[in-house]
Amino acid sequence: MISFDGFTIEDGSPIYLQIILYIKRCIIAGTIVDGDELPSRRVLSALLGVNPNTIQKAYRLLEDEGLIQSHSGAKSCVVLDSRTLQRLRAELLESDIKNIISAMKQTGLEKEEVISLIKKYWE
Amino acid sequence: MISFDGFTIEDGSPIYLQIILYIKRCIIAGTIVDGDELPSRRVLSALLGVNPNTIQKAYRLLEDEGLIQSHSGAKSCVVLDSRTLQRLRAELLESDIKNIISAMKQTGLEKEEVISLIKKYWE
DNA sequence: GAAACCGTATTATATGAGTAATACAGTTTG
DNA sequence: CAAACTGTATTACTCATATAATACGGTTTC
Repeated sequence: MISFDGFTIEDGSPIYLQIILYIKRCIIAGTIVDGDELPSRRVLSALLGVNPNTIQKAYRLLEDEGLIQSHSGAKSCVVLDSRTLQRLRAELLESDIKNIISAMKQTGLEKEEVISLIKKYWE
Repeated sequence: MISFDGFTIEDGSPIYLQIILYIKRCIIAGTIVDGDELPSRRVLSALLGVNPNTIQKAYRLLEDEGLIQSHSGAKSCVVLDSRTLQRLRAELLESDIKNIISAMKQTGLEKEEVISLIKKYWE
């Protein structure tokens, strides 16, 4: 069963997107693997303190993307092959890295300053 | 007059917040300095293709934060001292860096991998 | 001084996000 | 088999974001 221990809802972006992003990052990290069971909509909504519809929206979009399968009655589970995993990895990492680079460039920082900041805050 | 040449509206976060962030980053970068004039609400709304009220909301919040001053009739302009600049710099950089670090950690990357990715994509 | 700007304010509307309360059919589990 | 779960669907409501169309008074500028 997939765990949501390291997950907390934050402001600034829709909850269903935060859930999707969390799951995708866990997939990339290898914390979530092919065949893993997801918590049911009701259980996860109670766990996170949000509405079941919000979970349903996240799961629905994950299913549209082919990352999970739902069987109407049984629990949903993760479906992964190596191509999907590679695509996910490229998508998320590139998008994250490009975002931070564009933000840092706009603030006038040089590559070396960014790297030293990352070293400083990584702990 | 402050330029919005390097600015394009993106999805994912409210437009008025994107405008605020852009101005703050220009202040940190030194592109915007004390006394600079802002484009009028109407002019900027036409330039960006958004509603004047959206610009007004961004400017209003910047004024609440003490970063700009408005004189009812005349154009708004930027008001900066060294303390404010230092505060802004710390706020934005820390927040950006911490975001990327938390995202990278969640995807299971090590510090060295992140640094090498940044070097790769910086061009 | 008048026209053309400026900031400010108001009211109305549309959309998306999130909540809330149900309902129904399929699957597990005892 | 029956109870307790599942996924799925529907309708209604609140709130924030963004748009739209004005209006009023102050400042520049010619």
